[in-house]
Amino acid sequence: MNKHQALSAGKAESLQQITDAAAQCFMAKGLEKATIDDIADVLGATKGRVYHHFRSKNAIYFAVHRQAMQYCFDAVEPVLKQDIPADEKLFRMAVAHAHVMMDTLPYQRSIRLGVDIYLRGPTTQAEREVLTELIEQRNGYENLFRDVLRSGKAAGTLDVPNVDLAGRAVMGALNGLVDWYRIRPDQSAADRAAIADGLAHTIIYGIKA
Amino acid sequence: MNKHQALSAGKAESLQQITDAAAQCFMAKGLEKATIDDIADVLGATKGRVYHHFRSKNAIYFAVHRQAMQYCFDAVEPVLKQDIPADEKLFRMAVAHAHVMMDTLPYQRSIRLGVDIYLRGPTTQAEREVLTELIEQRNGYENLFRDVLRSGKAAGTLDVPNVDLAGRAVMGALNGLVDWYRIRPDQSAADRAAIADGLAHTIIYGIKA
DNA sequence: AGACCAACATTCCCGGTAGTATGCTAACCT
DNA sequence: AGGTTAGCATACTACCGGGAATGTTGGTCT
Repeated sequence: MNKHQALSAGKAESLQQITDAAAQCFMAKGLEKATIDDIADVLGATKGRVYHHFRSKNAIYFAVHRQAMQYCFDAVEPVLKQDIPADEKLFRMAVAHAHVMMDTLPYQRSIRLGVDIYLRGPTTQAEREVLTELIEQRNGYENLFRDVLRSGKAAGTLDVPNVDLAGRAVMGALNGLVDWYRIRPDQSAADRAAIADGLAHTIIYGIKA
Repeated sequence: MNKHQALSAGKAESLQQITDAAAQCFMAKGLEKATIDDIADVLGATKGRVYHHFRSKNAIYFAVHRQAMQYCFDAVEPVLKQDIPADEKLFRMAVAHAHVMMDTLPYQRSIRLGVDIYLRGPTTQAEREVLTELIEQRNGYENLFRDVLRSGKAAGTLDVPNVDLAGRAVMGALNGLVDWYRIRPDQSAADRAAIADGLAHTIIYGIKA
């Protein structure tokens, strides 16, 4: 057993509390307007705690980004391993992705706020490397969808003239969730399932009668 | 003829130059990281010129936002007036919207950067009112699409169980353009047309074989 | 031709924020 | 038991950007 972790939460847990709070603040105020003090306030703590665990504000954002991607992978990869036709697989992946968007909303919104902003800023060399790592991670994730599109095209179950473009459309429709979805106390798991299924259906089958 | 406008560009033109530069900076650096000096630099001028025309940075953003919405309305409304079936109308509206996204990219990207950020900030009462006006403008625009979805549903040419959800999916797939589309010097009008048509086709007809 | 004003440029100030340096305390080790 | 260190809090600094005050210039009107 490590130090200081009998009563006081443990290191990994404390870290996640910080990223949770950060994701919340980023969603509420945007990347720049959210201050370290804001994050600390949510925790009922001060900057000291935050800077004890993270070198810089960018480092916090990177941690949030990485965690957000991890949530996505964890949700979609089980579907990938299923031995089902590509069209059905894509449908289930879309549903799973939509659920993750809603379940981890603060994290997923945070993703959209940064990325390209940090391409220009006076980021250090180390930060730039981490950033490219995050971009590659995201490309890898979207490639999971493109691969399924390709195999469905090859099998003849999917009609995809342009895989890249179709992939963009699919991801766009799904990721758009974080722009308009709002967490409401009166909504049930069934409501979220209806949203996820409805979105996936619209994407796969279109809206033409 | 007004003053000072024989050789030196004219007021309206000077205004548009500023919003153009602002949209460029917002796209490149984000809303907060883009400074007034950045905007002035793009113009080859100084803050004086900018602050002569705009009260605050927010005012600039509002002007950019309004102009961006205007571009959208101008592109889509002609299609709305056409006397064609709802499914075909929606297709053409989607194509028109996609073209506007690409043609006025800096403006459209700027839209995504702000909105909710300014919901919390220490904006004045006047600014808050302008903001709600912009939001209503955007809702009105998206309602154009929802209306067509509804009439297509009524006519039986569109299969839309949930109009709101389908509208979200359509707008999400189209607006996603501003996240991944990059202006390249070697791309022709035909390339952009292929993107617009391909996106619209995917949305209306889906990807199921 | 001289007053006048729009359209800028220059200069300065002040609030706010990322980051740092240091202080404090309670757990663990030996 | 006292030294050590993790895990914070407190106090402080340096800097940067928004916005305002003020200066400058060139065209216009009478």
